[in-house]
Amino acid sequence: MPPRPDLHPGEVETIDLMRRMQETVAETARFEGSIDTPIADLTAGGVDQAFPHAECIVSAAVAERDGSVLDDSIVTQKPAIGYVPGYLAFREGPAAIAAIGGLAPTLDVLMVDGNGRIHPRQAGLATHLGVVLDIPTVGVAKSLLCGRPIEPIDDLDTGEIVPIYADESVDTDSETIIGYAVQTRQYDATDRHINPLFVSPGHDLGAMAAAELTLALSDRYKLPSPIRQADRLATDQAAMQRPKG
DNA sequence: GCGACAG
DNA sequence: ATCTTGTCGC
Repeated sequence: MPPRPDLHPGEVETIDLMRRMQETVAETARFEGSIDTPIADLTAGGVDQAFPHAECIVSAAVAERDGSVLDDSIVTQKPAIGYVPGYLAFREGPAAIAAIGGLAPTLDVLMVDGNGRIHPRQAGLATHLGVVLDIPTVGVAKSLLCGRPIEPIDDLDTGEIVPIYADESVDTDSETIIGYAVQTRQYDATDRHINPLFVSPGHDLGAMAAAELTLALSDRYKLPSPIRQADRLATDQAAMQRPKG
């Protein structure tokens, strides 16, 4: 399907209009399929945001291939709205789209810091970006916004995944697997634990493909490399733009 | 009304 | 997200 500039998250006036746009985004999104390109040949993007202060948002995007950065892009904008749970795309989306637009390579897939299908209307930031840009996207969140793990996720081993089912707060059938808790890294035998990531399909791929890709792109760190690189760029840039140090 | 709530 | 010290593990 084609890109949908008409669903760009910028300049949407009210929460009610945002909610309606998300419903269209969810209807347009495709939560199935997989990435066929071998991991070594895959051009994977990552995008993340940081905030020097309340009136400024920094978005960084990177393109990676087989572990090395091909290109990066950083933009600074003013957020259109404050943080509202469930409407992150309207706060961080415009800056993210601008940053991704600054990348020269064509992305085979984009890893996003936030949810995809794990969202009340199945239209998280990753889904919104995927539909607007028409590229496969994966949502990677550090905490669970909605849905329910089918079993405890307290101390999973590296590589383990646990299905996340829709709950009453999600606009789909309760038996639908909307994502996975993914343990990309774990301490061996100790009293210390690392929490899993909450991975969901953004667009043009299924939940299992999203989880497998996240594991494949995560080596020695908790976050998949493209997101980790983007996070580092955004955080550093925000620190430089911040008053004081 | 109260608590929950991606970043 | 950002504000912050120490602490644990590899």
